[in-house]
Amino acid sequence: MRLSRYFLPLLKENPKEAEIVSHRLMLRAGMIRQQAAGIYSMLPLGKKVLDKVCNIIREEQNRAGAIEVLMPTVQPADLWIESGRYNDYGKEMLRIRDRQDRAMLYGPTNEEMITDIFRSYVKSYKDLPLNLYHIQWKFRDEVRPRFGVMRGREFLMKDAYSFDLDFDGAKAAYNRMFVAYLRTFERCGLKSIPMRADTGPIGGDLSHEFIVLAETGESEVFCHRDYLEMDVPGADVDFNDDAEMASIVGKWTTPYAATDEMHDEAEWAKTPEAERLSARGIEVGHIFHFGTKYSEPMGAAVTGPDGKQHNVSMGSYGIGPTRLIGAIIEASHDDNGIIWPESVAPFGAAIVNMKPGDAGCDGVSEQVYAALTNAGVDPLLDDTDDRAGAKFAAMDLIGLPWQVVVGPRGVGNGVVEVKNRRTGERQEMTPEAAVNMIGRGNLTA
RNA sequence: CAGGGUGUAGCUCAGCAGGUAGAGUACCGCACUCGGAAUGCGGAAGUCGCGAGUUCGAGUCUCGCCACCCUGACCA
Repeated sequence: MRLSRYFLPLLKENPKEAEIVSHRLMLRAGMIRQQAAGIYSMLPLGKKVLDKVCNIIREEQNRAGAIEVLMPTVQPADLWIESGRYNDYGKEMLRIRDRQDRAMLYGPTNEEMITDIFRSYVKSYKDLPLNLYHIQWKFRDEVRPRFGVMRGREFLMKDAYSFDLDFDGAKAAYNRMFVAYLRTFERCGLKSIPMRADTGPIGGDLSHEFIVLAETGESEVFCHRDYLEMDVPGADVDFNDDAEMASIVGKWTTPYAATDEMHDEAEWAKTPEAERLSARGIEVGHIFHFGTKYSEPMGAAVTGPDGKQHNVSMGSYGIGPTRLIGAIIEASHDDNGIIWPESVAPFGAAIVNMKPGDAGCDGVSEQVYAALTNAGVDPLLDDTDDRAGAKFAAMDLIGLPWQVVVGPRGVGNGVVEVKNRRTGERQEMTPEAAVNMIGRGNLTA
């Protein structure tokens, strides 16, 4: 992409409504535009990051055996009346009447609808386990939206729903999602820590929040330092191996970890003082087993091997991709702007042509641009005639992992300057070497 | 939802002894060809959130409404 033909509305000054870093930087980097309290448009740069995040989520859900569907944003109230939540949900639910005066709603979540889909088709235990997910916009009319996309009213959410014959099956399904989440957040460049979450009236221990550590986090968290060094399962992990899944989950749930709501001073005291880490965190995912809470009232049952009807045992697994973007920025930025992990960077590299119109600079810029494009890096070429300072500041702000600076000085000597956004390190090399280095993606950004 | 605050140019803000609106920046044009957001000159740009009221006259005072932000209780 050529910057001169792109749509990247950068803001030089901080919009006053934005308090926290991620909100400020997303506005300044031209990623989002607020349309109403808690409701945002995704501008091109934001959309690119969102797509990358969603693809990582999608790949890991698929790897773990979940199957993608897409349910609508607008739902009929009937299903919710059936589950009993139509009245319970309160003002957070955006209720709508259509032209026939039918009661509709903008979905805040999809348990009812997915249960309806399931019960309509699945009748046998042989079709289990089943895990269906979608990535769709949700609306919750929050009393107080804030922090930009971190706490919007309309937000994108990946929610998966598992269906199993019994608790053991549901637990295995839960474990698969648990491991998928570890991998997902790792791939987004985040250090996530699963923490026991409140299971409410359901009880049990099958509910975890995945928390990303960030100084600006919304909640206070307490955990063992060991989490910082734990290995995340590789891509070769076998999701069909229930024992292996259980063992990974076991490893990741043994050391102490809790948010302030679940914090237990007595348990915490058992962790040696030096091993304790108390910090702030951002919840980026939540997995939850809820058994027959919906399958029972809605009649989602299958015939078991015993020939009897069994209400399926369910769980739901959420990740907020829009919120995740905010969390990534909170966890990865400096005074000059965003520092994208390579996996979610909107463009793989910036090429800064210091002197558009100069035959030498134009030639080298185009050459590097073509080569990086061929290498699959998806570069952004700054071919505008802004002043140098403005160009550098803009590129630092949008935080692409690499900047290839093509200036008349270097071009005369047959070199370009490559800057690593994260480390700030700059080195001169030939254009070919630069393309090689970035194209191979062998430098950890 | 309770408490507090703010709405003036795209953005950040000034103007408040009531007299009909200003700066920086961004934008457009010309010159400048420039290595860290501050090159010069010129230009365009505002129903002063909306509606009433007081007044000869309201961005400025009064009342009502709306929007947005912050603090708290609640959530991916």
